[in-house]
Amino acid sequence: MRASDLPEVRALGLFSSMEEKHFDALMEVAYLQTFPPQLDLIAEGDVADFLYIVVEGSVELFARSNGRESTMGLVRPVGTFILAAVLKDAVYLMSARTAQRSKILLIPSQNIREAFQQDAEFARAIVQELASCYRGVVKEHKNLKLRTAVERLANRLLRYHNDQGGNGSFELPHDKRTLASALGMTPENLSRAFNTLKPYGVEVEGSTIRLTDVNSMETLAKPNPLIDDRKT
Amino acid sequence: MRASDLPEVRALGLFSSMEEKHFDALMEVAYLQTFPPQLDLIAEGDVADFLYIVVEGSVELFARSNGRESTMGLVRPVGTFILAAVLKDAVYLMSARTAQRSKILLIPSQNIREAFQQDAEFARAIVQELASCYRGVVKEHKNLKLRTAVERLANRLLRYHNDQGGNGSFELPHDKRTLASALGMTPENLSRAFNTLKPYGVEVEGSTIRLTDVNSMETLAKPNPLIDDRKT
DNA sequence: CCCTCTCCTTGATAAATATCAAGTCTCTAA
DNA sequence: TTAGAGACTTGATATTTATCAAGGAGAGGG
Repeated sequence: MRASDLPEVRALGLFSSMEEKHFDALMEVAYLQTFPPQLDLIAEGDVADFLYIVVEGSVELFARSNGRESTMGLVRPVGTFILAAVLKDAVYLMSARTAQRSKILLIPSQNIREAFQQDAEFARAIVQELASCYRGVVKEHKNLKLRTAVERLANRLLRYHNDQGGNGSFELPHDKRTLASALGMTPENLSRAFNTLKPYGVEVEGSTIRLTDVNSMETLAKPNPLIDDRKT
Repeated sequence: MRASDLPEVRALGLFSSMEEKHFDALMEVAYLQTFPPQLDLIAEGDVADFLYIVVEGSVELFARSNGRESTMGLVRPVGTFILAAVLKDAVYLMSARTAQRSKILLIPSQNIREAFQQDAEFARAIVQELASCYRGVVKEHKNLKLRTAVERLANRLLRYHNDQGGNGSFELPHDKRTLASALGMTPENLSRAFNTLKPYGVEVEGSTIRLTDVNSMETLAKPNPLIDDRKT
């Protein structure tokens, strides 16, 4: 597989400033594979043999304990997952399965760690990516500890709405079961939370959501850049 | 201030493999200060001017939104906090206040970022530290999403018990109000959770806890290395 | 076209957790 | 020594969330 096959991978923050030869070397040993939906990719507790990069489709990160299961995150193109485990040469803390048919790039952990040593720009990019991931989980954690279920849903809807152009209508990027788990609630409760939001201009039709009164939604949701901004 | 003043800082994972001259340069520009209890050190939203290292005492990390407040973590010697914000040159996502009278080392963010460029060993250590922090929050997040309040308390007690020698008795390292918030519950509920654990051999006397039946506690708590282990 | 499956919704109920209001206890300081 | 403050506890109640059970709607396959 050639680097030129995957310009979007090369453009990833992680790789964009990397020296050509190091990037090529990484791609040399990488695997690009297509997986069917609902396929388990990794299981928590496994040793981190590969860094995963979602090129097409989407991947659900989840965790289990005590017979319970919860969605920890959703990775869409082009995004990486389990970078921390790879860098620490430790076991995965989360499991991952494809949500849709997905094209995924696997890079052996060992090579990632070598590239980190050899390429200072890559090292810097790794740190930036890792710091972003860290801040992402902190925000997720704040979201869960500081907001009620309805507030979490409202803010999530506002985010999706914004991501998809903010023109009053958008599609949920995954099924409601998964959304419920990601928001830390049951599917039944998600249904009820949608009903609670009806007076605030939220219209649900399958996976299409219409927001007819964004102002009133924002009054309720009180979005907070230190929780909701993807960038900072 | 001389490096030799703070052997425990030098011994920190972050600095132990750093070149002497780079470490000295960092210490040259660092401030070592002592703060009284309950003093606000940083506020979420502020720009990250310094990396903080707790040398003595303890620091509570917390976050606010919507009039609510929640403890996000507790840093004891010798530990760092808000490394990610420093590396990204971004605003803090959490606030911090001293829990006790504390001695704290402040290193200007700019110097940390420079040292990262100049010292490959330091860069590697930063990545390890950051990856550990990331995994710490992920575990905290799993803890909150996959366990009930009583289970969280039980596991926390087992951890403290273990940390302090595992001889059947230990001290809570902070007041119960803070513990409650850290575990994601109200103080009232923490009280009740302690009562729920009484039949499992948990005896509370102020901040002294006695575990008279660790087996039965472990049966209830079902500790999970992928949530509870500090190391991995 | 209809069956069946899955996903989602709804209603009824139960469990977990939060809130409000006293109370108790302990520590400190006058 | 005692008053007061702060931290914790307890009880009563409200709210939030989960669970259980059932039904409906839509998609895909025969």
